[in-house]
Amino acid sequence: MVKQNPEGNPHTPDKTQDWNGLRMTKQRRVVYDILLESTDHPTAQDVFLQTTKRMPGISLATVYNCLEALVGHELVRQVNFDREPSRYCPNLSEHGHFHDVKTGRIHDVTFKDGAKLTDFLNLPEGTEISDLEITLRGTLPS
Amino acid sequence: MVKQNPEGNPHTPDKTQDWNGLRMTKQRRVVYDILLESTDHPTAQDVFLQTTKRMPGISLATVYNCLEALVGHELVRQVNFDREPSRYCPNLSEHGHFHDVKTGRIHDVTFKDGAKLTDFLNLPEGTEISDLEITLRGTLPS
DNA sequence: AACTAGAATTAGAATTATTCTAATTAAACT
DNA sequence: AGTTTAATTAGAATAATTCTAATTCTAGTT
Ligand SMILES: [Mn+2]
Ligand SMILES: [Mn+2]
Ligand SMILES: [Zn+2]
Ligand SMILES: [Zn+2]
Repeated sequence: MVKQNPEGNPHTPDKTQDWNGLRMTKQRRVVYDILLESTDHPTAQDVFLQTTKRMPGISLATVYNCLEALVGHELVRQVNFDREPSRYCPNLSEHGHFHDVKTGRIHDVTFKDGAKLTDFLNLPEGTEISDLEITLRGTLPS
Repeated sequence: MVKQNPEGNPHTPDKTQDWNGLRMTKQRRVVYDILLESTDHPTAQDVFLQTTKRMPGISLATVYNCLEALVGHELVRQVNFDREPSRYCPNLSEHGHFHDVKTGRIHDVTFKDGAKLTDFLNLPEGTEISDLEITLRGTLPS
């Protein structure tokens, strides 16, 4: 049974937030915060470098564990480009990724609303899509 | 200067075929043939197992080298699913990949013709797309 | 406040796909 | 045939990620 902390006692952690069932530890909190503040889809290594500033002594293994936990509980998303190290994305709305080869930056790309994928792809009637991934490479207008 | 082999001398190799500038060695030929015959997007390991039947003694390093050469010369395509081992695809026409989670098989998915990606994605005016990747996961109708 | 059981963190070892190295072999050209 | 260049090979190296086993923390209970 989870305590509700109604008096706001500063020594009992806040459980009002919904972390999709994930226990939000100090380390996970830091990793999560860094991802929420990030805009460039950082790698585990990138995240580790940031966390280490706010929480010296945190281990790389823990950063990997935290990222796995956050992904598993759908608080962040894991994004892969070819065989490069995985990147992590705090944007939970459905979107694709554009890799700008000029700048090296990765940008979120939203889908036009009303646009259905079935208008675009030849899929057998009755196909169930559980997951969609769209990745683009190119250059943005300068 | 490349000899043209007009007399069909069996000791001089055939240079009439266009391999996109790639010298087609015995090993590359075998790897390429296996990919052309394949229908399931095999991994390097899969390809190695096949090649080894037709050409015992071929090394895994060579299979990797051949695959890299074939990809580099755009005779086959490298396909990645998350962090799984790379797979290779002989289908050069523009298409996406559907990973059927029931069977584990990977199927090619063609785009409806006339459908433009710009109708589907919110991209800034003037964006240059050099490469597009679409990956789906789900189940096909049984 | 101590007690306990489960979960999280940690350092470092292990794993695995892939790439690199250096030696050998094969092909192409003169 | 001789020379040059590229390809193949076995095995070592690499690098991202996962695993292991020990320790520490947390939440719930007495
Ligand atoms: Mn970065
Ligand atoms: Mn296979
Ligand atoms: Zn994103
Ligand atoms: Zn394909």
